[in-house]
Amino acid sequence: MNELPKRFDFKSIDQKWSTYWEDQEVFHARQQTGKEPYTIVIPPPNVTGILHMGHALNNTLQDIIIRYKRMNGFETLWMAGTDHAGIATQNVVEKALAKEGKTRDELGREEFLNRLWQWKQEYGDTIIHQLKKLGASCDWQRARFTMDDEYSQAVNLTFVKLYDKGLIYRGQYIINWCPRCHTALSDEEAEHEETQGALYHFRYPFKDHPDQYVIVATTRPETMIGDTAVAVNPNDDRYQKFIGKKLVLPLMHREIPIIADEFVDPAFGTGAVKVTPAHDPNDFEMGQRHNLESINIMHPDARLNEKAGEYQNLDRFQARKKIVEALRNLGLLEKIDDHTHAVGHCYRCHTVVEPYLSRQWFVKMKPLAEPAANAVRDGEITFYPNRWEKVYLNWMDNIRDWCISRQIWWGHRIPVWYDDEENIYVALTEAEAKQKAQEKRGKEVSLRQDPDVLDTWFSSWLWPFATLYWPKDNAELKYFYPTASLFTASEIIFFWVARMIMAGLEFMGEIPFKDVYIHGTVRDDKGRKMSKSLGNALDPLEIIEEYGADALRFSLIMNSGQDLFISKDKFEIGRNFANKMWNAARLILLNVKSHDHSYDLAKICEQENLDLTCRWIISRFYSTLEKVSLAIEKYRYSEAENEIYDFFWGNFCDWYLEMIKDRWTEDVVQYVTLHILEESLKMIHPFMPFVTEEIWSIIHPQEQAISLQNWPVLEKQLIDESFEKDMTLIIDIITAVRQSRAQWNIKPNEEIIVNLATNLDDLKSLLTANQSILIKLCRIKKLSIADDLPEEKNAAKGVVAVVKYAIPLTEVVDIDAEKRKMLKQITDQKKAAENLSKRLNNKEFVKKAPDHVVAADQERLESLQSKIKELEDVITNLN
RNA sequence: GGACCCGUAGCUCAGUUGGUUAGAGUGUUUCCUUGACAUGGAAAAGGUCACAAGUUCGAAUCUUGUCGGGUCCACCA
Repeated sequence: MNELPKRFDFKSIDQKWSTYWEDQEVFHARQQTGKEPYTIVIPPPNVTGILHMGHALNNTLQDIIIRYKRMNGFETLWMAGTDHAGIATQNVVEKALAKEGKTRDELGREEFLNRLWQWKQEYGDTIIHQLKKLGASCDWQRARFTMDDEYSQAVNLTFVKLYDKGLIYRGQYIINWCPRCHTALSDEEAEHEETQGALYHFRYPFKDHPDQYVIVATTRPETMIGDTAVAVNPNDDRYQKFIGKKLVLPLMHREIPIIADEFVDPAFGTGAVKVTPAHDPNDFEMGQRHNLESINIMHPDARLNEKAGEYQNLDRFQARKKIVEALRNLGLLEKIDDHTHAVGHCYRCHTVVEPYLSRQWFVKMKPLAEPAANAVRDGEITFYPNRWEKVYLNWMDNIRDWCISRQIWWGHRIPVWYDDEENIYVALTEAEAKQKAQEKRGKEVSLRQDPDVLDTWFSSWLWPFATLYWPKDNAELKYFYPTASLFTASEIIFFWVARMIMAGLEFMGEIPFKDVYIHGTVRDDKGRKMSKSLGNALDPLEIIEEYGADALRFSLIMNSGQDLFISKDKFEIGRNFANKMWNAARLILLNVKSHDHSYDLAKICEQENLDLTCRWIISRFYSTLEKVSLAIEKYRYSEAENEIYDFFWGNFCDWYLEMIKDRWTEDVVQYVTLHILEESLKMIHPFMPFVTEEIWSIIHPQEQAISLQNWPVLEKQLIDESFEKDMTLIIDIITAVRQSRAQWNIKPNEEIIVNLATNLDDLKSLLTANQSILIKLCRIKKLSIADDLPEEKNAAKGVVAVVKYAIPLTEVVDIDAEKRKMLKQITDQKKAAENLSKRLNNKEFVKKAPDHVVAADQERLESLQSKIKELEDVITNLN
């Protein structure tokens, strides 16, 4: 056996195995008959992305289950790829251009797109390389990009289909406008934040009585330039008499009417609202109801336009100041109140978004949302943890139409063409549009394509099937779709998860995945979100460099119950555990001389002479394996890791390897030890792929990689609790002796005697021969042999049990304490039984309560009664 | 305004249907270590399970309320 280094040297090993896996195409999925597919699609990271802790967590979770399923004989496909991330990517390239002193308009559309593709070519795969470092077992050969040709065709097709179905329409509405990105945003892309602002109260004079006025309140004074009415509630006594009267809009000197609308809340502000149909969604609706003019007062960059007169070309916030000043000078400023309210910000550049009237394309969501909501309601799709279903359903039930056009260049161009009469042709290609135009117009006309592109998410929502070359009818699509599970953060539920479900049902007629696992957010140790701008982000690549990929993965999962609070030292756990495995393997390989696999574990276990130590570790391994498998299936990863950690470190290393340390000459010991190590490696492999692969390759240089080995078969018959109980008892006693050695003056030789015990019979006879130790043990557990012994707390566990075993050997034990305890239990449980039967005899209760409640009560009563009997029997025997 | 989550050891968290003496890791203190591992081993200290009331023979666990921390949704100008 080769000499292994003292410490696990992850640096050389991580790289070695990533390369190996890729070269050997270990993760490449192929359609196979007789094998069940298991598919996951990666949440495609943005091409602008660099790996952060959120990615590390997200992809580790996926990798664990995909490796687990692969080892369990599934044909696993983990679809890889990246998202073109429209606005984000365009922003990055625009910034680079700005450094050269250029703008995209100067460059022109075509040249700008060339620059974007160039950028994508150069940097777009950065994150994919980083994911490989993490050990993510994606099918990299299949990696897709949302702007691949086939993918783009799929996007166009869905647009056409939805349009033909009447689910896509174009119209003038108030949308969220980002003045910095110069584009419309969907409601989800506008992030609302509580902001400390002001509520300005202005006086709008009456036309006929310039000395009298109505006071209106607003948070955005500059919008008054576009006011076309003032609205009051029709039932508001204060204002009823003014309805229909005219006011004069200050500064603009425009006549505006006072209208009545139910929308107005008399209790808020002054009860009178200035109405700006072009710059507020509610005002827009009121404008529609009352046929008001909509006056757009802003340029796309939020400077005021020519409608603003002397305020023209001022930025909205500068204009705000000036207008307030002007009104103050006119004596029309009533007051300014402090006011906190939610203000929308662009989710990409964090600029305050402007409600802006413009013509955009929308998807009608209600018809799509209904089946998607039902899929979750009916349990076809399950969220883990379950509480997210409520969040999802709440959104689905209150869904609003989706604004899908973006005024940027990077993305899928909207497949719509217009002719000189503004007729609309929706088609898959320009040629098809031309043909349609020809038919309609009876002559050839020149067409121009809609300049806008589609929302990034309008392509991402097709990800689970467009990556498999939908709409092409192909066998792989049938084989790998629908996918099994989806892993993502809660922020993406509305953007992506919900819409994928809609798209899956609409275009494939089938849900895109069965399980949705929502993981927590990675935060720093103070609970703040990790972000570059805050400077509190831990870089996963640095952690990999310093602690190893396995350590990063293991530690992240260990902390992944809800939100994760991560600081650097957290990664020591994973590093130390990897090192522990390494050194356990080192010890074993130093001592195991032969790799004799002719043994059969089941047969060995049947042999009577297999000692408790070996039998125990075998049983412990398989009960751990069972728990770990179950935990993975239920997406309870941190639980699985805890089981692994306890078993491997707490049982296998701390006890088992210590107990067999003088028995390496025994063939059976060698076999059992190596076997448990190998099976443990397989069990741990999904969590820590690199160390396990390395150790495995040292043990089996000729065999194929552990990534391709089968998950250990659960030998249920080898799980035997009685062995685990016996060993637990021995461990408890040994621990008790150690813990109390000072207090009860346990001599070194006595401790050695106890340590020698490797099975219960041993221990009993050892204690029989050395009754002084037994007496000390009794003392530790307060089972006093003399009344004057002090009662100590924190006595070790388990000693009471050995005392029970030892009862025939000695008279020292006070069994009265045991008896008293049992007697109390009996009275308690009798009382419980009495109450239960009272309730069951109550006809009212039996009638009213649901059947299962009554049944449960009955069952409990029976179990109580049998327990009481059992206890009474024990007591009789004691007497 | 609506919905959801969390308060357990100094810190980070387990505690799966209520059931013996509430557990880990980390930090602190003590001792050990010379062929698996100081990224190690053995041990000590440290908790009225946020608070209050209720249900129960029995509550960290179930119910209600209070306080504290967090998240998401919502058109209050």
